[in-house]
Amino acid sequence: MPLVLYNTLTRTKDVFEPLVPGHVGMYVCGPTVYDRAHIGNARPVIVFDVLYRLLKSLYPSVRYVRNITDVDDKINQRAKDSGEPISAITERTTRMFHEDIGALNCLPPDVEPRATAHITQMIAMIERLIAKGHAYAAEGHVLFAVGSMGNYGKLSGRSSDEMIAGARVEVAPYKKDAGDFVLWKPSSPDLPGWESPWGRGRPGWHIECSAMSLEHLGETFDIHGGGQDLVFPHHENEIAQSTCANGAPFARVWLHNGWLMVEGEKMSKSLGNFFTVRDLLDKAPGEAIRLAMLTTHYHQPFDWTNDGLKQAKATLDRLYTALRGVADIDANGYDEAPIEVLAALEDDLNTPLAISHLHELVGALNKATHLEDKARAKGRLLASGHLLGLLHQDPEAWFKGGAAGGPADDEIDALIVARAEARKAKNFAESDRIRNALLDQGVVLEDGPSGTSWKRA
RNA sequence: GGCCGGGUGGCAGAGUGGCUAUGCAGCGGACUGCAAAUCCGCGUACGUCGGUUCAAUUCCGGCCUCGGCCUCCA
Repeated sequence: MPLVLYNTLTRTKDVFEPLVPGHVGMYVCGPTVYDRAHIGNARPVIVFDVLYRLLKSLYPSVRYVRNITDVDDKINQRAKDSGEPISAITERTTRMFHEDIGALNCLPPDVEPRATAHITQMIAMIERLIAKGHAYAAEGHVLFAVGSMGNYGKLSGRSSDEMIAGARVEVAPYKKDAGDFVLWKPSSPDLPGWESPWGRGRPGWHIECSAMSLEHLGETFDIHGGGQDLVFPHHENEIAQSTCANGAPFARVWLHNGWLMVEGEKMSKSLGNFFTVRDLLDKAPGEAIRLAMLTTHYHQPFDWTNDGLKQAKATLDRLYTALRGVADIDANGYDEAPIEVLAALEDDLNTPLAISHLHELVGALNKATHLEDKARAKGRLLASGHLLGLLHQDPEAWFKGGAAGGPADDEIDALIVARAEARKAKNFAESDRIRNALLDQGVVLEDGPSGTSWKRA
């Protein structure tokens, strides 16, 4: 099965072929580090992590670049409000981002470039744009001239006329065209700035991704991803900058994940439905958050609900229950994901369909009676989970790690021994008393053929 | 206003021109001291009105409806 991806540029599902056989380059827009990642920030990170895992399983060499935007007016504003130095804010927020994303079992990218480390490359690119007549300096600013580019607006499917007609903000007087956007702008002494041919200033938003993708992936590369809201203006402008500066095609395939809603409404601070990843990690395992996100196709809007999170947790309980039962069975030699799981992911990253196959695989595992069948089913389930970034934990850790508090592990084990004696003596009143007492403390006992196991609810 | 994407069984959520996923919830059964877990069985749903077709939830058109974007929000 060939890998097929929905390309925003062509508006169709296209068969994916790397530019250089066997090598894939992918750039995904990363966070602006001024605050904790919220749940909406997590979606593209998780989605493209699954794509990264899939690509790694299909091609010998994958280079995944995800930037850190550490120069931005929101960061400046935050520093002004709090009095904290900018570098302290960006470093701390970057660290927290890594922690949160790590808890969602996302692999680190191969390269994580920071915007402030690529100012030289940005300035060089802006100079090339001016030299080629695609940009002009005005009042300390440098602007990209959209009129100089023939097919500006192709990605987002809009014409220059439409954009000018739709402009609802006051057009800065130094702009030749209402659609022109900033490549470089002047900085006052209290703001971050770098010396440039146009005076001390700082980059516009879009130029960093053009400069960093060029530096780490070259002029033309395979995949560029991000949230759907970035299609316009961010990605449109990246295309304009890069193709005009480099004189070469830019990203070949554009992927965009859909917006995130919360309980059917747009997430916003004013509605009180705004969550950070950290907030959720305090009440649910990262793996459940990850699974919940993957139950909807990446291209669709995703509705984050408490119920969905509970279901994801229940699904993982079911999967880990099966794995716990075969913990001592060696699945070596069965480390390939079944064809149907691979086929689902290769069809434009159909994670909901892949997850449905996970359910079928766990059913097969539960029904298997022969050792060989169990080993095969276990291996296939684990390999499938690995592609999705799931089922990486030890089942015991999944069940016993749970919420803090409650009785200690050895306390529980002692009570299980006492209960076993009561059951042996047919003293079921006592055995049920012990089980209910533990249940009240959030510990669930399950009697099986090989003894009693427990988990934290 | 312009552009774009949706409307699937109680819920979540894939998919397909005829064979109608998957999970949760529900019902019945097996197993169990009782539970839990697990297994077996049970649900013909695709916004609306037309069209094309031997056959449409799936293709085409109108309508209703929900959501997103339209200069820096992932």
